[in-house]
Amino acid sequence: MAEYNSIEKIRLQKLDELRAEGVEAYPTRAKRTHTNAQAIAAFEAGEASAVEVKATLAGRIRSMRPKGKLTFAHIEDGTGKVQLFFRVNEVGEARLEFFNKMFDLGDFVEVDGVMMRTKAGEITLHVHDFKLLAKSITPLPADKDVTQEDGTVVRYATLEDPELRARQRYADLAVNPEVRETFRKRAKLVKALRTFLDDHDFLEVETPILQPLYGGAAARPFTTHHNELNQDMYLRISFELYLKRLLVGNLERVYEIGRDFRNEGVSFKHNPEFTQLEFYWAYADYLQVMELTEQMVSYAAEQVTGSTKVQFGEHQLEFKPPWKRVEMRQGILETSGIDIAEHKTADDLFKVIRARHPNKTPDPNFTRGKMIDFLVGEFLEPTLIQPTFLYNYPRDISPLAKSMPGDPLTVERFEGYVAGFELCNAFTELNDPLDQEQRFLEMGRDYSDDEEEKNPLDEDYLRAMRYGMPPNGGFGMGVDRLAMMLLNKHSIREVLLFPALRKEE
RNA sequence: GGCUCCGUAGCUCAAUGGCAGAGCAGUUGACUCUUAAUCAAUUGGUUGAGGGUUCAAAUCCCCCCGGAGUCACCA
Repeated sequence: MAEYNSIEKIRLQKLDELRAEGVEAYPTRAKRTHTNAQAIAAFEAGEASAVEVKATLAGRIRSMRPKGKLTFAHIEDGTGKVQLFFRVNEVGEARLEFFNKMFDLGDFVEVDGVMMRTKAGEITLHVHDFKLLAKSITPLPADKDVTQEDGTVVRYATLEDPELRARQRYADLAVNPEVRETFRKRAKLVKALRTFLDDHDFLEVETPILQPLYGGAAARPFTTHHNELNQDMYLRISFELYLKRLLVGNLERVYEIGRDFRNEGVSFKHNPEFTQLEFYWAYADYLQVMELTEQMVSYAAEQVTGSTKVQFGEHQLEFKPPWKRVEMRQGILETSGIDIAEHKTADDLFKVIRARHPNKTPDPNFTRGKMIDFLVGEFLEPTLIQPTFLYNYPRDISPLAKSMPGDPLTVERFEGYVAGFELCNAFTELNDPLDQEQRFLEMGRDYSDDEEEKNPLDEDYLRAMRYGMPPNGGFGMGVDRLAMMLLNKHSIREVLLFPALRKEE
């Protein structure tokens, strides 16, 4: 049972009074002839020729200024705010008093009248009749917008607490219009990615979220149980193995945009469920994927922000192709002074890192690949601000990527980095079933004592590969992270409507 | 999970051991072009929960809950 505060108690009392007077507080239907934006546009269009614009508007009351026998108010709908002007001349004294007393900030109303311009110059609906559409019990966080003379809007005391904003996103959206704008732009981003891939003949598919076996990434899964089948199931950690099965089935270009689930830490760039985009492209290699990637991301940037140049914090990012390309060995050499090609075992690599950088030493138990990854993270990654492809990765941390011809320790893989953190990951996909089986077994050996990194052997996937898989390039990208970059948000929570939070007590 | 910081009225914030306050919102009244309307009066608190120290705790200590930052983790 809810406990009500003093404001809520008063509003519940008003609700009783309304019902006693026979007023329906939550009528079933509303009618409106214009959105707020349409009404303003219609008035502006007809203003010079003095065309009368009648309009029925609907929206939430955001401000009220009763002034004796006049009342000014603003309502807000999905398109913005419009001022309302009530006079006793039209609505009568009793109805005006009824409005002033019984209507509150946050209530939804339907208002009927004629568009006009006030003496102060604001386009306003001159109200002739009004009706309650939905009574608000809980007060929205108080806020006031003041438009300065130079046109800038100053916001006074609105909802700012990041916990409340995320937990009660409905209230955040209701009072912070820029938050609504963020999520409109996020939708534009996802749509742009779809349009781009559709236009490049990729087929959008949907693969299982609930899987008997997880794979395609190194992450701890969420586990659940199917009662009737009496078996444990996992929420997917990637789409990779299912999408590549489709290449075996002669679907040559496939993609999926959907949710991945990883049972790991939560941070400004990690949420336990996040939106992933993956595509697989038969007869292409990682270099072609690189070119498609820079085109796709720059297209998305342009659709969302209107430009390929995007401000992110203190950096202006330029997404226009071609992006900078850094070969991993070269990049590590330049930033750390270590040539990984001269150190072919994990032990060798550990010793040279310890000798050159005694303050930045990796775990001595790391594999060679993880040592290299450590060097990237410590030295190279922070330097990759402008969109950059880092390419040619160590084989042992890339069990699904194809080796470079003539270099068994290195695979044809790249990651896209922007603003110092990882945006996407792609490679020329391994399509040799025997090599793949060997890699799975090696992963099992290398990480046998590490529950989190164990890659379960997917026999069905190997069976699919044995039918024959065309050579192909594959790609994966965190859509939330791209949204952060394009929208200049520095926490993943700002681009998720309902980020993961602990249960409220 | 480690460390640091935060939690006070519906919202934004004061009060640092000595009577829990302000602005906005709310309530009552005045006001026929206001827009942070104005003016007058006024309501609202288990200071996140529990325990302790003290004559006295929002303030100091312990523990729990929630959050933020940071590190670890995250091919």
